[in-house]
Amino acid sequence: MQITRAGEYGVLGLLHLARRGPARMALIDDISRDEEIPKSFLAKIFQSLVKAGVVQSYRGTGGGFALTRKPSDITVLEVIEAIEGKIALQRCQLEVPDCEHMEGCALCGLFERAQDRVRAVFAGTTLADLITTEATLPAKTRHIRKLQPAAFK
Amino acid sequence: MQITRAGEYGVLGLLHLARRGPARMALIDDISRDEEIPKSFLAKIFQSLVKAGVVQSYRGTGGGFALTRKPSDITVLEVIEAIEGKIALQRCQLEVPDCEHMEGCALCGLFERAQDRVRAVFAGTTLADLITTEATLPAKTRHIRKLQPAAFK
DNA sequence: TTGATTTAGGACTAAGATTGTCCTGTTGAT
DNA sequence: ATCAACAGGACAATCTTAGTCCTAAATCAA
Repeated sequence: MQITRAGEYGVLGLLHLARRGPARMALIDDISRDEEIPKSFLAKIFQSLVKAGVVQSYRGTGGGFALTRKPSDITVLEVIEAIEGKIALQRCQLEVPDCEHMEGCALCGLFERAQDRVRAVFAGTTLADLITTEATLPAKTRHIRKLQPAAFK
Repeated sequence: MQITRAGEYGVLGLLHLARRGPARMALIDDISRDEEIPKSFLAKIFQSLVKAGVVQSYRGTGGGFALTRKPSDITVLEVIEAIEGKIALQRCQLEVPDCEHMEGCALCGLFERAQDRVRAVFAGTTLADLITTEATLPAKTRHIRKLQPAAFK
């Protein structure tokens, strides 16, 4: 399963929240504008993140979304799998395997090993890690367009 | 990019050829029957493998396909990428990158690392390796349904 | 040389996934 | 009550996957 835009947008949205510092809220509207992600699509994605317990939502005036944990406690794997379901490099590896072959076949085993590597990379990277990396990149090449998103009103 | 059936079928088809031993030919018809792969789809897949130089085709009566190299010299990466194009875990990593962000962003870098791991796993596994692994699996769980494909006529 | 066999290649199609949009709730603050 | 903001479902456009089908080209054999 390829990492889709949904997963990518989810990570970008959370990075936006993480950059705001602890317990700061952001509106879907603001995140969507600053990160250039279609608003209604991002709203849908954040629903998954709320269900997964990565962010908490607050409705009504003064509401928005906030991280439930420190950025250093949120892995990219968790975020992506909350949005896309378990990463599966091939149909053998789906939660409900779609494979005519018996378990344990040589090719399925290979796919499994490759997939484990991918998951390990994502499991070993937190939102905080990404932010640290960003800081070491030349400004023009950063993923983030606005380092100072509009202040919480 | 997820490994599609085309890639999977390609590897299975080549494994079939590899199991026949050196310089033994097989017809699309036979491979397709023995491996339970739709014939016209497999034919299309093998066209890519011919172009990539992994197999050679012979037309006419007594024709078919044969490997151009030893199974131990053909990696799974080569096969899959011949069929599907370069493995790209995300649109940032496509041959023609489809990504609004500048090069070198933290998230794209992460995707690249994950992708490199996948490619390394596939690059480190040859058709011969898969056949060796098969032999260590209990017979009922093998990918292969017929260890003795119809003899070359 | 005629015909049977086998791959080559392009056009086409059905089904499913992705990437959204839109509308109607529901919740909370003032 | 009313406004602000998220929740959730239905819907739709586009793209990808997973094929099919048909005609052509190459090869061999009678």
